[in-house]
Amino acid sequence: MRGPGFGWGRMFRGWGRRMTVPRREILEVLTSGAKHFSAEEIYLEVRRKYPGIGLTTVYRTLEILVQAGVVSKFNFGDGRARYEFADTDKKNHCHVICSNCGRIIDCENLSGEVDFEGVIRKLSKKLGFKINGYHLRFYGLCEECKNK
Amino acid sequence: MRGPGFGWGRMFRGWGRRMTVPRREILEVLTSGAKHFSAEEIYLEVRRKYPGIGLTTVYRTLEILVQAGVVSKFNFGDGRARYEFADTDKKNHCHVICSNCGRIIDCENLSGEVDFEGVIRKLSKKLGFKINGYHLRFYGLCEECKNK
DNA sequence: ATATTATTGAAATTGATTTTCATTTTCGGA
DNA sequence: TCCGAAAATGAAAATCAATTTCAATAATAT
Repeated sequence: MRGPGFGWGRMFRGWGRRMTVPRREILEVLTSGAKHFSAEEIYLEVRRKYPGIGLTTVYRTLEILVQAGVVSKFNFGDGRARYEFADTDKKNHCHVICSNCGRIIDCENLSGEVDFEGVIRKLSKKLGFKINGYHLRFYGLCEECKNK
Repeated sequence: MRGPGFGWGRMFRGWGRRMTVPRREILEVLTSGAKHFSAEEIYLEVRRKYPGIGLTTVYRTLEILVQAGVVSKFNFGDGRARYEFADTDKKNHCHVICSNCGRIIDCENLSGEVDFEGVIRKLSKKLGFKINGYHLRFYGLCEECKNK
């Protein structure tokens, strides 16, 4: 798991980009357990340790990281994008979203019960796509909301 | 399949709402094969037959229909919402999205190869959620884009 | 240490969507 | 059939997440 001290510099320079303090701080937040944070939430979190950061920089950095596949971006329908570190250990986990309060919960990787690879092979052949990823999400009411 | 002539009036009055020409025209477009249309695309299509329609009305009507479960709303990450008629025959079909050009294709209902109900029961029990829906989407390159 | 240039922060701008408000339309009741 | 209450409309105004612009700053190769 990449965390504090990881060679982010090498990663950026590998992309032909520079390592900067804002970028490092953003990655710190992303790898410190932040889940499904909006850009603004990430900004607010980073700002606590690095007050000079700009929201624009957060957006730009996130976009770079998404393009590079280091961060995953989700749209759950509430008007703002959600980001999370694309942790290899948790690759292809799914989400459960409460339709009422908007809470988002990670659930385990379902590869054990669903043959995604098989489905992907079938669809690829049938539709002519080269599929390289998938996303499964469930909607419903969370424990709190369903008891209201 | 609900289409031209269906008793939309009864449906709306059942919700305590009124049947209006704009609402009927929007439903006409939605039930005429329109897939993954944005609000603006629906507006442009409706306008061809009913030039006085307003974009605002399209948004409002779509929201009413989404809340009622008659229309499904998707966010595929391109900044605008997509809508489609929630056809019972096609319930829970999945989507395949081209990461390059943005093309969205319906794929068949995968209930035959994936035990969604079983997964839902397991997650419901484990997370305390009352899950009532799911959405599976695949990302990759479409036939055209992968050959570039 | 210096020069080049990538990157930054914040103001300005954009675009999808929502709110506001005067006007129009719907439809139940007489 | 007509009327009135109020739902619904269309378009201008407003909102908000995100992007662009630009002067200033920071990174880093030499």
